Amino acid sequence: MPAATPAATGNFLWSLVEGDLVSGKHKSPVTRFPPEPNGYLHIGHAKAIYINFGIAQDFKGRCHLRFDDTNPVKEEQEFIDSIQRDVRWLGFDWGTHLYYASDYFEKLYGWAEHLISNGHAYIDDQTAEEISANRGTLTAPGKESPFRSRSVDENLDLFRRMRKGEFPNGTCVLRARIDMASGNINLRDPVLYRILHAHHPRTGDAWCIYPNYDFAHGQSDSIEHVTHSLCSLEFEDHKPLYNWLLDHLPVPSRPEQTEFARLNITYTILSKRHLTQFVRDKHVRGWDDPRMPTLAGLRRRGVPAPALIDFIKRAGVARANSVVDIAMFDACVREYLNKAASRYMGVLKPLKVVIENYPEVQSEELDAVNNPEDPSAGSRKVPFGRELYIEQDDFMENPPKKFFRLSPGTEVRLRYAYFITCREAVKNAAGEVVELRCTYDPATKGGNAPDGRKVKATMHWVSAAHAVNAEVRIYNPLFTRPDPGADGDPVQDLNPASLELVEAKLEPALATANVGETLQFERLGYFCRDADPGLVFNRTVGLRDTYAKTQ
RNA sequence: UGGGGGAUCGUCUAACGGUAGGACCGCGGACUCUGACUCCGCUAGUCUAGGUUCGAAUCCUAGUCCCCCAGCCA
Repeated sequence: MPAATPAATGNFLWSLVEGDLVSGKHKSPVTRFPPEPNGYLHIGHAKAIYINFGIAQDFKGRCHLRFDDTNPVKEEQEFIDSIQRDVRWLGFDWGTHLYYASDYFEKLYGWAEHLISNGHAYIDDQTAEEISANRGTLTAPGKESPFRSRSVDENLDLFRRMRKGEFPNGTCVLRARIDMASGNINLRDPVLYRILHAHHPRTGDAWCIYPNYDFAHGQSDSIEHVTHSLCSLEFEDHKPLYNWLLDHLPVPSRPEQTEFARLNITYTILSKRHLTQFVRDKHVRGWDDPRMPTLAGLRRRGVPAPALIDFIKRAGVARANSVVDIAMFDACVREYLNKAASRYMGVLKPLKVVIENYPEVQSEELDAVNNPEDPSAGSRKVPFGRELYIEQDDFMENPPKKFFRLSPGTEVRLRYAYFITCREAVKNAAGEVVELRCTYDPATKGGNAPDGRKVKATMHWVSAAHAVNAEVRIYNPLFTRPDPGADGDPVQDLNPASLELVEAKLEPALATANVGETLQFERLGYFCRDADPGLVFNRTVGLRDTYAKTQ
């Protein structure tokens, strides 16, 4: 009996593991996260990571990080490195349990000979096209290979010569001898080994034959004594083969595969093939482009790992295919950041304001609260002067009924500063408002009127003389529709306005912001300093804006 | 009339024969030196048709719709 099992989380995988512990089937769970190092991890992987590492954590077991590196033509060291970085960033730790399927190549090779020796596998000389043609269709059975009944000795000899490198790519393959008429196509004599004269990131040129997924995965699980092999739904049809191999090999343990639905999100593509394409064809600026759903991209955008995990939890784990609204993700990010992020003021679309009754040469420093949600965050000084910038959207010459902000003759509060009243809007030749002439009430210093009068709006601002310039990158959804690719190629659904660059004016404290720390620009959203040279901020997510919605 | 899965508010998800609940979205309202946050309220669901049962989202039968599989990818 396990000492203590955590409260049920309400999803079937946790219940499954808990049940196996309670029944005594296992003493503690062993799971694994098994990415192929052929790309960067994305938010879909975060779900698999959360499930596998989360179960290990909650039930006091362990989770292995295992690279499923059985296809050298697609895999690179860069991806091996980035995957480890990203899993750590999410807050998980595999301890000493870092493994590679390639660690088991010798063992797997031996098991392949074992299968051959028992008549359960054979070398097929058919071409890839012939194998495909003879596999049959979804409704028609396949045809047995003419090489299917070779002798054990001949098969063994051929397999050893495959390993020695006597044959070029594609000459022949090792196949399991199962059932060419099976309704499950994975059981129609699946290919187990293929010839690949390719350099492997870890084993180099030691091998020229490589096991495929099916021949590597279950056995690797068994070698590592994995108890629960949790994978996504599309592997469901592989389970009979997974079990067949465990049945026919002298494996050290008996792992059990269970499948869950992978994560889908509106306005998002989570197919490695397409993500690779976006990077390769420069539709984005790299794997860590903040518009990408990669963990590297989300991190660079300023999304905190705990918010990401929270989202994964809220989206839930089930066996039904679903598409989660990206709004739920945004909500998780905002909820976390509202508590955690320090507040600053920055103006994205500056409109000059001159306080006519404020002395030309004067300036002063005003106290501003760093985080109203967190008193321990303290306060800072913000410089104020005669010339300021406010947001263009905060002024309207002819305001509609519910517009609370600045317009000719109205009074508003500049946050932490003074009440100001707009006296005049100065226009250029084109008739555009380029400057506001205002007056301030010195008695309202700090933001409150001694006479108790109220204003309907409080606006952010920066002092023109003290402002620092910054490039702010505003990210919009990468796609124009919630189901990109539904009509074919997702490239045609790419949002041409997914990146907006603005030259912003920021309060001076922001000049020394830390790269990677997400901050709030009051009334605008959350922003994170980029590592690019100069002062560059990425918008993580905007604040909710119920006023904009009424427009 | 190949095999394997799945259907619960608009979207995710809970319920394990006993009051269909939560979150997100949306819509109201209160509060507010962020039109943010917070708080309160509202809207809204068991794929269909039968059956078993005192009682069905849950069990049975028959349908319907959706997803996955025909790589020497994973």
